[in-house]
Amino acid sequence: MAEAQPAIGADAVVTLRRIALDGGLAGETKLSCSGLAGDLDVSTQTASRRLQHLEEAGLIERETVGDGQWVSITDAGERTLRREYESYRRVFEEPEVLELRGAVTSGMGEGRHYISLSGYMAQFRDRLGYEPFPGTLNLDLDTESVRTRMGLSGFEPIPIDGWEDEERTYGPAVCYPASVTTTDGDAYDETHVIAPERTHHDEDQLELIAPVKLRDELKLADGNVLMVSVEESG
Amino acid sequence: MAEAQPAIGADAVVTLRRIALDGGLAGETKLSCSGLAGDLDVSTQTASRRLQHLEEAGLIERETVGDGQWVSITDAGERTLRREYESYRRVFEEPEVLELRGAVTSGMGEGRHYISLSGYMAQFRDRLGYEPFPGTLNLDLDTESVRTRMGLSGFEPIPIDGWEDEERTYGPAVCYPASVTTTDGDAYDETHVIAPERTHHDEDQLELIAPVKLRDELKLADGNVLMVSVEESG
DNA sequence: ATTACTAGTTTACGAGTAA
DNA sequence: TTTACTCGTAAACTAGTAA
Repeated sequence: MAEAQPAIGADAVVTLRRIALDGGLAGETKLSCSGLAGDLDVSTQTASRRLQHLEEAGLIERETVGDGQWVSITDAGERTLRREYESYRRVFEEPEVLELRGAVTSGMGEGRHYISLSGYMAQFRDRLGYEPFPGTLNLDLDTESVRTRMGLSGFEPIPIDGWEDEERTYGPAVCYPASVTTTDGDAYDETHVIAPERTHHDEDQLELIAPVKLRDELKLADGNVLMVSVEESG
Repeated sequence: MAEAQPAIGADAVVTLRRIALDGGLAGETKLSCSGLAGDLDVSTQTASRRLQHLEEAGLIERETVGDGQWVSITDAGERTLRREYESYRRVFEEPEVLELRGAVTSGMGEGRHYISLSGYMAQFRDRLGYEPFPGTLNLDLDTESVRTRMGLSGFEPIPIDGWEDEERTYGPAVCYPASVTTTDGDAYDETHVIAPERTHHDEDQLELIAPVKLRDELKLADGNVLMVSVEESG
């Protein structure tokens, strides 16, 4: 689940990248199997087969002509390449946005109680700009995201102060602006990650609040995978 | 020749990237074959074998312990990943440096004559800051670099004016600061790409000038591959 | 729980060739 | 010259098992 839906082999992606480097992203580019084969260091037969497979997978479109073929990369192909690129970016670059991935889970329903407390709700209205739906959407982060999440410590949080009433004290919390996207491409942008101020930041659970009930808004069921893009606030 | 020396398969690189995402670049990271297998969507046996191959190729170091193994990525492994990353950067990002690759060729020796003409030489001294060795180092660019080279049109060149004497006119030229690196890792930084001002910019030949004879300085022979990093001047 | 070996199967490959 | 087929081989995979 951590690796995005490949459905195609690594060799196919390498071939696709090669086409992109030859100009297949900008539009059609003229290729020959032998030239491609030379670049990829494989036989012309393999180059031919690779192109066929990419076409069958809907990652390229092409038109063969007498002395070669015109190849262009489809939107799906570009998305495939961009996923690869983002993956390497995560390896080498310090991100200004953190991309987390997790599966919707029922959580323990305790979020609803705390969110709706007036001591918190007033701060949400002031500092987040909306009154959140009285409940949190909980995600089970995958192992990579648990690690990525640690990068949150480098972000400037929106503080939510703790307070106390006659019976007990309520601890401070932090929020980070975020947007979420489903695997179907549906998105909701005005959400916040919320977490206790003092957390080990090694959690595999992520809690989200939003002005609407995300579970209904995005038609989510337990187990649905959600991408969460956490931005630097400010 | 266009694709860098892989020597390892695309699947191996994907596995290496997965280890990097799990923290194998920063230092040792704790892995298990089953966890890795889940991330890569392959069997645990394949994960085990992939790790063996990466170790044999010198791209990772590891120590197996009772409940898994500690894996770290070697310098060679990091270089491999960075090459992949740069490759995707070339696909998606507008580069501020152009990376060209070509093989040393004898050229036609006409460079020597023009370079040493006083009308040009004075401008080199003023605008490049040195008196170039009276000759050019000529490279045969590979097909990818021929395309990349077109990006030079987006760069601000150092202009070299044309002039005329009693016999004929000498055309204007443009220079771009560059540094060169051999496949052995030897480098020379104070060089310039030089080209006629009016060029089709679709050339497969690249001419370099430098204060020294690069062919001797870098112990170059015809056919040796040279990386040329062309920077935005200014 | 691990890692990794052996065995059997599937997949990918290059050579040769046709269109 | 191209692209892409068939065919025999080589490589990579999964399943089962041992340590």
